[in-house]
Amino acid sequence: MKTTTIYDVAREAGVSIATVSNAINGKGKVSNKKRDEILEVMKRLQYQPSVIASALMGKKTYTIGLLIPDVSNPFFSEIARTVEDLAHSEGYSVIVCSTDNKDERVEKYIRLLDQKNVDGILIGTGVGNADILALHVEKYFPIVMIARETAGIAVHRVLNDDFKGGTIAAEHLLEKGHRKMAVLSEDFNVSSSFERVRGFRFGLFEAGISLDPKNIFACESNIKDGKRVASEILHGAERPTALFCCNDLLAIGALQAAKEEGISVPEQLSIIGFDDTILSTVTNPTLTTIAQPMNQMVKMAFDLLIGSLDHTDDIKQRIVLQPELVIRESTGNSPIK
Amino acid sequence: MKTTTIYDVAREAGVSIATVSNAINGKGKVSNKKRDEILEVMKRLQYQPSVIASALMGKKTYTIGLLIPDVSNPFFSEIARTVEDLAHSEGYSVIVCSTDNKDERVEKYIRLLDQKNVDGILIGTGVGNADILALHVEKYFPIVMIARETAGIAVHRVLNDDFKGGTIAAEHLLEKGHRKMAVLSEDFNVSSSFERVRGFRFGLFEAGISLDPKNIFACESNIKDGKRVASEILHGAERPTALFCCNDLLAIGALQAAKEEGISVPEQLSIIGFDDTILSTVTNPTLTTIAQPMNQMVKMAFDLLIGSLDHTDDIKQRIVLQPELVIRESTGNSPIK
DNA sequence: CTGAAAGCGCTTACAG
DNA sequence: CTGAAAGCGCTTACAG
Repeated sequence: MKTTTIYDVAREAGVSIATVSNAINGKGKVSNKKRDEILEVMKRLQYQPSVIASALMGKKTYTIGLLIPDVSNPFFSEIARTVEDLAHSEGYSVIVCSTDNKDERVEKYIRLLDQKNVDGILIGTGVGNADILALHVEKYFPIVMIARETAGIAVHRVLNDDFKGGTIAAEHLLEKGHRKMAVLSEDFNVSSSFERVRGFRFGLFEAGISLDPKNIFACESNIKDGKRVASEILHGAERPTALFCCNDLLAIGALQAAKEEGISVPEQLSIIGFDDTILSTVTNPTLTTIAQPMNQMVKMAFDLLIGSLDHTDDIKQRIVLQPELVIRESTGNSPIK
Repeated sequence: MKTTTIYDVAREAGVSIATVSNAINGKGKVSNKKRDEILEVMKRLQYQPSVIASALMGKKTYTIGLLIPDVSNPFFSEIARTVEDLAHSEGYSVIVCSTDNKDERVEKYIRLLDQKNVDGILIGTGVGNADILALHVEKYFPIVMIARETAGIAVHRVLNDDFKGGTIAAEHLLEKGHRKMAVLSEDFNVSSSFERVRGFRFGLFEAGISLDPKNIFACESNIKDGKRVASEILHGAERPTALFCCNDLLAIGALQAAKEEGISVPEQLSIIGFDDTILSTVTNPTLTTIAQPMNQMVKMAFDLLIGSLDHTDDIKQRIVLQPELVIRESTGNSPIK
């Protein structure tokens, strides 16, 4: 019942607790003989140092926080898994915090993480305008942002080139002969979506096509709203032949709307998503989408975070990674020649 | 930079740290006047008690562990989200641990959680035969199992009636006129799958139909293997008219196999899944499936866990909840009259 | 009602 | 190379 402490192993090994501590941490000088004895006793007693106690002495808690909009969203649950594995391999645990993009949740969670002395936090997008808070917080522990740009706050950031992603989508659709297109975006103040749309428009623009802003629609970021908005578009007077959706959820909504309207994809309508979540492999037709280099992004962000723990790096990096087109079944040639 | 401690508050308020502590925790007697003063100072100094320090004094860490096979699997990510929300509302954080059903990962994680003095752990299925370990661990902190039966270890369990789920699936298919059926199961030593299959067979048995064991196939629990096995079945001499799959992933694999073979679902083949994950709403056709009362299960498990923290309840509960049939598009009348 | 003191399980100078 | 002692930020009897 009672946990065995450093005192138990010290007594058992006939040394002081300081020596046990040194033996464990490889600090100071401990003779090999004593060290081996101590290690042996530790094993015999199944001694595990208390992270709590050593954290109180200013050591790390070996715990990091992960702020994401929603773990149950496949895109973020994949991020969570990657973070977890990286963290685990370095001896860290991760506390998952779903913010629903609500500032008050962000704030509450950060306060909580602060109280628990986490070593650092990874912010995986979606923190509204809590940047101020991040600023406030940065004094306490390092922060690294994944897939999210921030204004006015000096933190490491690992980003996807969203603008480029939008451009790639545009090029793919143009190549298939599409000329009449529409866009399903997330709320325009989500910076990543904003960039994707900008990139998409730029891609069209380069081909001499201008996308009327009235063909860009803002949705809540879920399947249902994607479906609702897509339905409206498909009912409109000038039905587009292709839809660029700022994430897979919206694209799936569009797929469902098309199905409901009896419009076949990709024959009559092409749909392209963004994120390359597991969902895009499961729909029928499967979804052509833009893949962010997720694993790589998370890996770099994690390494930056861990790095920040040991030495405060004065200059903050801003790393931008390139997205990639993943062609599946939901895009095809334009029905209009 | 330096965190403000209870000493700062005490000094500022002109009282002892003991009084501050009492004021915070509502312990002992503190005059209203002093309490208010202290609270005011706390707010002014933005003081936040250190969870670490109080944990060292034997108080709770307000952190729980969640062991699941894989957070990136939609079924479990939904559980994780529910757990997180419940925990958060009670002031707890949750450390997510994906075990991949590997005993060594389970063991490592439990050790880690132990070192970090988590208050308790929720085991959301999939712990192989680490029951021995659970036993070992139960001395340190309470455990509650979700959707998983355990042998020889006294812990609270909140279960889904998997046998019943299998029976419901059988009844649904029988009602649609199916007589030739096959089953895609997870590994047979996964107790929940085992029960589902048993229930399914029982359902058929009651209708006077016996399911030849050679029509029950074990798969790894992922889309790919579901597809592989389903393909084999569909190529077999006696093609069934319906497939019962022990989880949605396998069902999706089956759906893909059917698509590849040009077999239309549900006209020529009915497919029924289990779990009712978001995936089942996204496929085309959407998936008929058996829904576990997930939110309810998680809620009950969480409450039992929190309850165990304050008073060790001697008798461990075993709660069994009922699953429900969710009819979507992937099941239809048997093509064979 | 309030405070001095001991102690939780560690780590870290500092002597020796 | 090793140990005594102080201290991390709290909580909890125990006096008063």
